[in-house]
Amino acid sequence: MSEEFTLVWRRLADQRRRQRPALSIDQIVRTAIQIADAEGVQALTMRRVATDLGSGTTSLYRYVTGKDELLELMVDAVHGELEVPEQPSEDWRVDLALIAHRQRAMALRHPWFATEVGSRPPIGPQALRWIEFALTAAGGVSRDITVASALLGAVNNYVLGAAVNELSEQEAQRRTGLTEDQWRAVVAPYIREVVIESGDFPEATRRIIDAVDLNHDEQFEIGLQCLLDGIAARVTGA
Amino acid sequence: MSEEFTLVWRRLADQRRRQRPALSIDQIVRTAIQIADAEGVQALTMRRVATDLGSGTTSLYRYVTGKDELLELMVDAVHGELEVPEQPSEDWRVDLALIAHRQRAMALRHPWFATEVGSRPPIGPQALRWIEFALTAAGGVSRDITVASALLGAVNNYVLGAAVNELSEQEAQRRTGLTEDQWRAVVAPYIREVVIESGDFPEATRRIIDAVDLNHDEQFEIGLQCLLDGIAARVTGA
DNA sequence: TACCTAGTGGGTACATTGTTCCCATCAAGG
DNA sequence: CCTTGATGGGAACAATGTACCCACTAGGTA
Repeated sequence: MSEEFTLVWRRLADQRRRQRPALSIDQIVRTAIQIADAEGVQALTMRRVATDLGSGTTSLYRYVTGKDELLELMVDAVHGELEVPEQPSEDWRVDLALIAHRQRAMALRHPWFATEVGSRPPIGPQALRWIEFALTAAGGVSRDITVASALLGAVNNYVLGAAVNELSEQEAQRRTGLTEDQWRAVVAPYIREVVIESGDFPEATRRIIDAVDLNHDEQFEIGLQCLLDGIAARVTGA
Repeated sequence: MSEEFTLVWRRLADQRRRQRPALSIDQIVRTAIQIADAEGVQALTMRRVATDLGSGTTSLYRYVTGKDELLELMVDAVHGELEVPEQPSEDWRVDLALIAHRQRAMALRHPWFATEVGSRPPIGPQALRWIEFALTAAGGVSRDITVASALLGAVNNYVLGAAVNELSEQEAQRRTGLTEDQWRAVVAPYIREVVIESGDFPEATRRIIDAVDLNHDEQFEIGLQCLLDGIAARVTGA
């Protein structure tokens, strides 16, 4: 693999037209995304994709070199859902918030995305399209592209981490095959005993008992506003 | 699985003493972590763990219900590396920074952690130990535990996302079996042609050509300080 | 028109994995 | 000494990714 390795995106470009193709890469990627969204990456098998497309399993290998490449294409494809405004507003803060919210929504729509992007740097055409817009928006923060890029990266980090954390419980349920109720019925007593009743974790106990339970949206918004505040301070200050 | 499902942590507790056990859960988990650290999760197979331990493959199932549970134990085990100070300092900002840095260092030491935690909420004993400290430190930010917890969560999001993003390139190399040099030799020309020479992505081009290349540490620090600034503003303001 | 060639679909088969089943072994208690 | 239950681990199976191979077909060529 190390010798003749080429990026998918290269091969997509000089893809000669095929004679009466029965499938298309787009179709395959779309089907794969549907499966992974609905049933988790663990349910994403080549046979399954083929079955859903009504084709033979190994026919897929005419379009995609393997499952790995399929996942790479999926990661880029969902970037295509990120709608890019014609131009950034005049308020960088509004723009960065919009970027954060759209990225988060996308990551939550595709629960496999946040983990899969962890080994697939998004450099496909759709990702580039989005990055270009994000950098344009970040240009409103600072004319210094180094600063702008670093701060955009910070927002990106926050959004991705928030998605990973938010999804972890849901994905744990999927992995174990438990419903949300069953999950709670297993975890709650454990937490009560080990955390609360043991007395070993007073702060965690306080957190569980006294804290208002913010939903994920509120929680996300608080952190995001903090980060944007910090960015604002750094920019106006310098 | 849905009927007789119990958390690992339960079973760890009422683990009856075994007669002349040849292995131990700790030993198995440690070995698994070593393999995953050195060669990636893809190299982590039950047979491999057994081989490294000089035992039969299926003997592992006397200690662990399956690979999934092993990964759960691994995720908790690495939390054990997070050294907890006897008590938080008087400066919450120092404490949160320390938390962020230690968590990041741990995530980078174990490249599989950030993605695996995405489907395994850390509720094991080692994770609880760390969370307790983190909440104590966050108590310095605000007496309101709801606020403190939300802001700590923001830091946590940022750190995790930073790790995922930072590791993505390295993990891509591992997945493709390319060295760092080979990887660059493949990606660089692609970026040059598609991003720079195409003229389609002026901001991205500016980013690549004009921006000073910050290393990951610097990049992390900038975002972290922004976030802490934002937290500080929110707390003193309110 | 007849034929050739390269691209295409897809079945078969194999290696690798997680995991279940089963049996031999062995420590400890009666 | 014998019984019992726990333990190590081999054999075997199901699921999966994928290489290999063959049949078929469209479109150009003689």
